[in-house]
Amino acid sequence: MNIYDISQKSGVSIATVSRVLNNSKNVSEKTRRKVLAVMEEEDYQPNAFARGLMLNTMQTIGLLCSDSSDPYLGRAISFLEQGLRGHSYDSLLCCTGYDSIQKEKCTDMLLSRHVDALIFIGSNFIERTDDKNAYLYRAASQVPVIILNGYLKGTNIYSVLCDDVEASYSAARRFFKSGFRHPVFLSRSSSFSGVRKQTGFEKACQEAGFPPGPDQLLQSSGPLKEVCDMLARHYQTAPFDALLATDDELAVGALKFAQKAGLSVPKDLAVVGYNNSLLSICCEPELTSIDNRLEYLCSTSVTLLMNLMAGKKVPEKTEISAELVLRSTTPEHF
Amino acid sequence: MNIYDISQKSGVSIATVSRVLNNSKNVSEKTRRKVLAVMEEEDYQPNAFARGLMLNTMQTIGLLCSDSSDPYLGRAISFLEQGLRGHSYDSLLCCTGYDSIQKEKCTDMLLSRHVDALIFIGSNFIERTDDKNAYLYRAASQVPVIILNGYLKGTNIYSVLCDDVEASYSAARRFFKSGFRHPVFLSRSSSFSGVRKQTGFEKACQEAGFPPGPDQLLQSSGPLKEVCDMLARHYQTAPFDALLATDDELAVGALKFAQKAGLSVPKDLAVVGYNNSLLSICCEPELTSIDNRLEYLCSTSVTLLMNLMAGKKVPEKTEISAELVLRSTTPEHF
DNA sequence: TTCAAAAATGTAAGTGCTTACATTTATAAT
DNA sequence: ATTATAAATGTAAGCACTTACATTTTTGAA
Repeated sequence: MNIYDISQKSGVSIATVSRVLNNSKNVSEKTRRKVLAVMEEEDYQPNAFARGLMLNTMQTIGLLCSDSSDPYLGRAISFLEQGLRGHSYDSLLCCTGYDSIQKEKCTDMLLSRHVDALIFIGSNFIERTDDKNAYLYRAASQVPVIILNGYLKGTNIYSVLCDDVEASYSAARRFFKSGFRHPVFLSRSSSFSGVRKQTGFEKACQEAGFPPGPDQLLQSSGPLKEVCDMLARHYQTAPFDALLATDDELAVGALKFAQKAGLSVPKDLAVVGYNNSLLSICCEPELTSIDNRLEYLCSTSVTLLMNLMAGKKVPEKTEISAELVLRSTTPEHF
Repeated sequence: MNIYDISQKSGVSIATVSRVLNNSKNVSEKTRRKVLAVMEEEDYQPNAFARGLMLNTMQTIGLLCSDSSDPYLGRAISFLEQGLRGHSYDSLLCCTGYDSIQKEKCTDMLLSRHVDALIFIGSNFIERTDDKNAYLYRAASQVPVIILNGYLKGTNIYSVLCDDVEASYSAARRFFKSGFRHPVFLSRSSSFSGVRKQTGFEKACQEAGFPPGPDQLLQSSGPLKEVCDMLARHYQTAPFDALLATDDELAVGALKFAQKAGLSVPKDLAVVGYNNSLLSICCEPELTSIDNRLEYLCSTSVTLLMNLMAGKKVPEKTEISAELVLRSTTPEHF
């Protein structure tokens, strides 16, 4: 069943059918109704390929994330996908993994499908060396590019991110205000957002007169047990009394460590997580966590993209402030 | 840059270029290399639309899930997406939400894009009344349909699911073997897989001589706190000593309840969760959980789909056995 | 060397749609 | 009634590919 069949059955030319399909105004109300009726009757669906071939668009946005099994990214996908559909855009998803070759391949795949724009979800699409980001620049030369939680300078690249520097800074400051003197920063690896979080942490330490050395900047990306063990080893040589983690899972690792070491939380060890995920209310004690307002981040991205594609001018960088959600791993009046 | 340009630059006809593009065998090695070289040089990407128009396929599988922010579904998406890409299929994702109209709309959208097959992720795509499943039958009349974690009889519908009946049965039996006499079953709502899990649970109770009444079959779909409160209320009137939950989050709710009620886990209350998710090792004590081997479920689905599309005969229903992962919420020798 | 069969290549007709341009029909001002 | 103008419709040429069929070239046995 194609446009020609419809035109036959409704006794008009295919051009008129096409016009009805595209809500063109040069169609009389009478014929429009007639054609629409035939379409309804025949359960006609226009061929998306033929359409895309002419219009060079298929109302599709390419979504890239490293791994949707990361709950944070899974949530982002859901928010974005629903938001886009609200504007009648569909989304083509790629879980690239963490390999930079795959990131590039997926980008090319999406571009070869003529997506109308690309949204890179997560800071780990930004590599530290700028030449490795060539694929992002290349993509941006073809379609608008949005980076969620990462900032990259470049034409046609737009960033929507959480003010992680400020959020970490503020959390670390509270440590000092509450009397903790030996806070540590625990991150997974130095990703773009990891670095920003660290910057805020360091700034607060500096201001409080405790400039952080390497002993205060810990890393572990392994499973929970490994995080736990690493902290235990570290605690032997350089004890700490507060910990800011770059995600809730790491923070839970710290909680596990505290329990094994017999430390009382938050008295002996205050812990602040990041993302305010489901984990933060499932662990024991419940975790104080920085909420970077993912849903708002996503809806902002969608709005920005729509404006962008409508030809409006939009800011290159949109920063959103986070929110600290207090629970039981920080003192009463934190 | 199109196929015509390439044919010009390499001094052959567009048919030959197309043959190279499609790995047709009737091309001499010499010309193939020449054409490939030109393509490389010009950074040529074939137009996916034109291709789809002719071939009526775009090497794309439609993926539907109710919500990728559910970690379980997020993981499934990731596994499937990667698996499919391994066979050079891309995936078009729809997070439908839980509304049945949206499920249908998304299905139609994917079909109008001529996806080569559909994978419905999760049992909640199967409604209890069969007429509400019409959209699934309709989809199956156009492309192969795979349902993950759900079974629906119908031509061109293939199911890949975990043997939840057996898994729940086995877990509940262990309760009795370990001396628990008042187990309860906690589920979110009576979804397809929820019902199966319940069936297994009931069977074990029956066999042990404790046929379960409504007091043993609890439901709560709200947030953690609500689950916790519901259990507390229930415990007043009908105390229980073991609990099987249909997912880890619910199980964590039970743990929270136990803690508040001063019950010792697993002595006073044994708890078994489902999905063996990250939660199960983050909570305290760590959760014994049924692992339904999602990764295997997904890879099986992908293989099945590839065989199916290659014209091979595949079973209508593939059942995979689950695995109980023992941790600290069940007795030593469970 | 010849010639039939096989392999390589080319020609041209689709695929289902959009749209510039041409043509017909309706509208309304003279 | 007669036009000029606007609105509605139709015609046909793309869009970037694939592929059946036709043609040319290569291969190797007689």
